[in-house]
Amino acid sequence: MTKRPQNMTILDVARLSGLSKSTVSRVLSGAPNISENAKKKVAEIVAETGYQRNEIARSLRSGRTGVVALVIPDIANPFWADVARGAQDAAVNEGTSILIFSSDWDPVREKQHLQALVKSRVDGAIINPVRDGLEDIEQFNLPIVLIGSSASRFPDMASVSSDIEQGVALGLDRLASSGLGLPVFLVGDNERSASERFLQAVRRWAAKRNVDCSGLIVENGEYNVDGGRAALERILATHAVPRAVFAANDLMALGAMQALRNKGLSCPDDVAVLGFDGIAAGEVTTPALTTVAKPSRQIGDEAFRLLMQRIEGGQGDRMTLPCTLYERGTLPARVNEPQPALMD
Amino acid sequence: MTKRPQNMTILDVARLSGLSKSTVSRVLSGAPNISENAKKKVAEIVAETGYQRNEIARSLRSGRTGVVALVIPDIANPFWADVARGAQDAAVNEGTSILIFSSDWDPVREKQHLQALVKSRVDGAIINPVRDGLEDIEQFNLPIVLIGSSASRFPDMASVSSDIEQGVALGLDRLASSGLGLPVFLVGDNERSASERFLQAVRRWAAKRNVDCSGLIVENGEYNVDGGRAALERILATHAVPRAVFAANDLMALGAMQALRNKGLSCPDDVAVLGFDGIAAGEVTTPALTTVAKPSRQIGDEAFRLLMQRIEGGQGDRMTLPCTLYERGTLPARVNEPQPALMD
DNA sequence: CACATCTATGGGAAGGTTCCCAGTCTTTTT
DNA sequence: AAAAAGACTGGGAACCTTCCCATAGATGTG
Repeated sequence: MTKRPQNMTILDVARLSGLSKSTVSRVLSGAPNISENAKKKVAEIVAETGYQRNEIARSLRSGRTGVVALVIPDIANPFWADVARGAQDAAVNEGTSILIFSSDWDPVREKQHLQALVKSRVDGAIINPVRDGLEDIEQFNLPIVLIGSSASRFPDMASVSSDIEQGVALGLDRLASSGLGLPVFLVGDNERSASERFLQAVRRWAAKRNVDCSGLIVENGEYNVDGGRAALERILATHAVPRAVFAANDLMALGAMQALRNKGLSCPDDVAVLGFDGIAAGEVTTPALTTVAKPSRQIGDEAFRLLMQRIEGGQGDRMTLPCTLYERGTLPARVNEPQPALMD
Repeated sequence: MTKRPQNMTILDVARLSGLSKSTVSRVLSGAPNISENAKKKVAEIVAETGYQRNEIARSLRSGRTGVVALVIPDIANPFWADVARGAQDAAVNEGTSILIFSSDWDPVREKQHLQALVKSRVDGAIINPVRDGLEDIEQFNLPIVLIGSSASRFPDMASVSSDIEQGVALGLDRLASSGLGLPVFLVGDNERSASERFLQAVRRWAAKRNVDCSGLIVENGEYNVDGGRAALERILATHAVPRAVFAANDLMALGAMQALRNKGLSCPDDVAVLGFDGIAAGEVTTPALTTVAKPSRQIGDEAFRLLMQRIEGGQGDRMTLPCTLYERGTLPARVNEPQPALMD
């Protein structure tokens, strides 16, 4: 068991191996034009002494830290945890570490995080901006990849997002195939822009399908289970019982299911429920939640790759990933033929 | 809008303010014995130029990075995400950032992470060791706080864990109060030591209550929903239908509920199910999962505090946090008076 | 043979901060 | 009045690496 000497430096390795610090440094960072002998000698000493490069000194000189930041609204939200997991898995292969910041939907806190992140000199950042106007985001001259729906507000920046329009169409087509009309909609408070995009996609779908959507019923709520329950309860109190509910995220959809149960309404027989996210918790309810799934891990994974490209000086473009339908138990069976795919 | 000059250093601030770099440094780090004039002057220049200290250079000289690591099995597991959230919230107030590593229950990957973590010179680490024998953990002379059940294996290290014995007793007493006998047990594969501690707590409870536990039925499974379902299915295939199931974690409990539903057994009427963790997903099932909740956020929070103490040179002791019962719908009503609390 | 090119190495500087020590000036103590 | 203590400031060294430039020998080319 070699003990880890605290104050070993590259100079000690140089001395012990009879080489110069420059050569040792080159061996350690895999530079070309090194003799076999030097490589062997250094490897030997390193194995013997357990020397480890001081990453901080390295960063100071080279300007790179090997750390990237991930700024998301809430790590305790399963969707974001999945995104984080995807990024993490991609990062570990590159020897990069991930600094995670939860902004808790709080613009002030997000701002603090952004500053902390610049201060700690990360190599780049993957950000889901909660603030509707994060105008100064371009001011940080730092490689950044945006994730989530706000990406569209910054057309010049690299981004990875799920295809909301396609996902919404997928969900609405599925509802239509069960012979249900336009559902009522539950959307989150926290991301005004995300909600707008969602509803915009709904209107666009309606236009294409020649469905009248003038009387759209939309209720806002907090982006969690309780928020979804409360939102649907408000609808039930003021409107006729709808045939279907489409929530802009799974947590709210789960809340909607609770609201139905509390009212003694059966799902899917009385009211169908459709979610949007694809979180694991949707599998364990009774019935299990049918939902339009975003490719959460893949978003994290691709965002990380794109970020690495940008850090290495590449351009890094905009990426839109398709959603898929997790067909489970909260929708009645199909009665119609599925509509043929639309051409744009 | 002040632009962020790239190459401003403390020397520039010194020059512009007519002070020496030493004095500027002292002002910036809030050292004592500075004239009001110097403070004002520096504040002025900083405000004017938007100068930010280079944290890397700072770290190199001072040896502290303002970053701590959190090593957990899986960030996508809601329990661990909650722990992370607790630690994160505590950290943000101290101006500390958190580097999150998911080991994915893989000892090899954990080892990699531990090395990465030492290399990146974090100030300390909060670790839930997955390896049963992480013997060399003490070798890192780095402030460490252990979380989770393996803490007991390292009696000399600071740790925060939930009181498994108390939690198990809480659950078993609750089952007893519904007139149910000893349940069958579902435990996870991944953490052998955790499972052992859980079963040990069961036996200890049985001894105190004079309950015969010689014929304990225990099934192992993967630490997730599918694992729990499969484990209970194996029991159902080989034994009489039990009156109650006690899973060592919530995900497996949710799986158990699925297994029951698939068999056409009603919960809680035919079989009661009790979980252990207190994750949010347990609220949305039908019926909602009754469970012994660990104080997950608080664990993260206290672990972070303890770590800060240790980093500042303090001792940092061992902390055990009590579990609470989330009384929901998967247990039948109580029929007996609750047993009086035991004295140890 | 003279010259250019390539390979392998070494030494000094730089990166931006904090820490230590010394020094000045003012205030308190004996 | 002299000495000691305190308040405040400045300069050099240190932290540990990588980067740049110079050098020496080996190899190739006309």
